[in-house]
Amino acid sequence: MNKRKATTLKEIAKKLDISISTASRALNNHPDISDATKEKVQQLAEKLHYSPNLFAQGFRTQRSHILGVIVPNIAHYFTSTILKGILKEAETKGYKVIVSESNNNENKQSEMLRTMSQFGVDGILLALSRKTTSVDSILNTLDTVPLVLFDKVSHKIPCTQVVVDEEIAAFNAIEHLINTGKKRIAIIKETENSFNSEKRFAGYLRALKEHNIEVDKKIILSTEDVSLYKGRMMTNILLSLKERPDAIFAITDTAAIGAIKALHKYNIKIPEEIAVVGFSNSIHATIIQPSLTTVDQPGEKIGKTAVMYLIKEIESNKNEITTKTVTVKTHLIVRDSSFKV
Amino acid sequence: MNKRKATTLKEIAKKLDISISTASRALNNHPDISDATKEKVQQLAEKLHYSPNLFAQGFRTQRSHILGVIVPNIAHYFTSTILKGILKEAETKGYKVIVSESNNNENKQSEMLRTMSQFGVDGILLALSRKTTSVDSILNTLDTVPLVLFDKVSHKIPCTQVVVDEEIAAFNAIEHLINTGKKRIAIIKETENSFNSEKRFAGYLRALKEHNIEVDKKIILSTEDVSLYKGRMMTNILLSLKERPDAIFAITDTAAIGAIKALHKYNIKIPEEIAVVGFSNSIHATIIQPSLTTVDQPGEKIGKTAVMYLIKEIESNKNEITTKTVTVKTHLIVRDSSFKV
DNA sequence: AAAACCTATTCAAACGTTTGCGGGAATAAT
DNA sequence: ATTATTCCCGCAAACGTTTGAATAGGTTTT
Repeated sequence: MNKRKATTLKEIAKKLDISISTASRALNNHPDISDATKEKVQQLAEKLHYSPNLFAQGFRTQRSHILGVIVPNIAHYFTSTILKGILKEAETKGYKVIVSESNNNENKQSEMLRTMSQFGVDGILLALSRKTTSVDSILNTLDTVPLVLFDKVSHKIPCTQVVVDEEIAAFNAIEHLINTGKKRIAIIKETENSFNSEKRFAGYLRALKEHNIEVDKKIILSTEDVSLYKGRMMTNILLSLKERPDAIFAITDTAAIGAIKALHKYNIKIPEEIAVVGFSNSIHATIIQPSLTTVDQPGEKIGKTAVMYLIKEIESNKNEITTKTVTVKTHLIVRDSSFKV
Repeated sequence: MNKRKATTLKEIAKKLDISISTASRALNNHPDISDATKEKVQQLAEKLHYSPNLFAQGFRTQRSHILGVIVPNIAHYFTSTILKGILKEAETKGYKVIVSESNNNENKQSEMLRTMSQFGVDGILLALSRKTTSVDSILNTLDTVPLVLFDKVSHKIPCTQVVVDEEIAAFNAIEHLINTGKKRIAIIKETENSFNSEKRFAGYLRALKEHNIEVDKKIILSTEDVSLYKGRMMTNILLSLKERPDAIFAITDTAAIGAIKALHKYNIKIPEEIAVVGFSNSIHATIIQPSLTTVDQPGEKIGKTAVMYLIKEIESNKNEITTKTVTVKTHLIVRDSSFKV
């Protein structure tokens, strides 16, 4: 690599026998510059493949045109879908995106927030790591650089948050089960302080209430991590009950798939005996047999809107923190695990 | 956000009544500086949460400590696994990573290479977009900035490349099938100029040859995109043959799953009647029934080694292009679709 | 004809860091 | 005592860009 040095403003200025400042202003379309010289400069710049030295520019303006993204796990399908949306929108708005994984480690998350802000990103997009207990570091970076939360959020942090209509989604899912004649609907959820899980649980409760179905705590199961394995274990528990449920709503697709596997083992007919509904519309949903009814979350849209709000906040350089929750709509995808045609 | 300005070298220097340059050198552990002052400076820097202005630094040194990554599709599981490795290794080496998606669009890929190099990344990691025909733009950026290819590579580009032992992996997969008694092994592969597919095909051929099995072109099927749908279609074709195969090797897990679905439809016993082997060890492999025998590609390791080589190239600022192919080992994971215990 | 006002341009400073060079003080060699 | 050497440190330039202020020339207003 011969690192042929890039053309600079100075060279352009010299060739056209004008000052560096006019060259700069001409390229930035400054009103003070005559159309004639603007034309000249822009043409020469084009010809010499001029592109501003991003460091000099960023150094001068303190704007990097870089967005930082921190997610718990990049290999999670839904997350990568969001990332897709983020990348796309950022690109069209002229921003680059640097991404980091917190691996659900709160300390690492704090560390990353710090290094990103001192790195000079213009804004940060953050999906909270599981069990983020101390929001101090986040509040800290919040008064250094604009930040918007998405997917995994917390109302303890005053900033704009982009989420999915978890409660309504869960409500619709449960109502769908009720409409297919199910009356005893179990739920596999996360333990307490998962924002998403609690919202979905609320939707579950509301649906039961509106349809006058009494809640039975025996079929409300909680677990630390809603994995495939835990999905199996939980349904094993459900199957051991005297009164088995006739449907299972798992807070997560992987848990739902675990449930299906457990039901398979006991040769229980899905959905006739027990229906299963998941949440996320993961890629597995159509792989598993029977195909899984689940809630589709528009990942790309989430990413896109998160970027939109972040950039809006960046470019209106008001120093006030806007705290606003944007909700993106989901929709239920009915497949064989809950209703066969 | 009050944008409380960061502490600068000047402030540290003033407080300690030394010059800016000594402060700088003290922090960079320059031999000219006495241990005493180094100590002083570093302590104060720590106390004031000093962190160098990355722009000024990058501006001065023309080093950004940013790596650029371009992949066809970030939501592809294997890709995101590689990314994981990249992020991890880059972080430990003190680099940030900006990522872009080419969406398998060659023009976009070129565009991204250009903007990344003019953006000032220190190096680029690239997984070629499908059907990259013109390598000109790549050769162009290659003499501006160090570049290493991974996963989707091309020998037309003189640079270090990190790949998987595709040929051996395929060979082992086929040999495994032969060892289980299969004699008529079909392959579902990609059409021509996919580097990966051709390598795997070569392994297939070699395995047959070494075991004195004649190749039958009727059971060698090619397709443009090895999707689930195409996997189904191809196996439908295979099932319509007078002489059906007794095993199917699909170049890709998704196609293998398509094959399994097709076999299910015709109630063909897997693996007794027809065995199936895939490639990639996607997350689906254990979801599908029967679980899929497949080749595990160590994504994280690929990402990690790619970063290692790239950084090595960056930091030894020899201006020569090193062209070297690093091969990462895979291993076959035998599951129910090829061999039941 | 002087004053006021545009218009198009240039000057020069500034952003924070790194680094070649020079120099003073202390120590060692002659 | 003089010279050479070593050890620390400061000076000042430089990187490329943006931008407030100044300026020159030209036009309009009084």
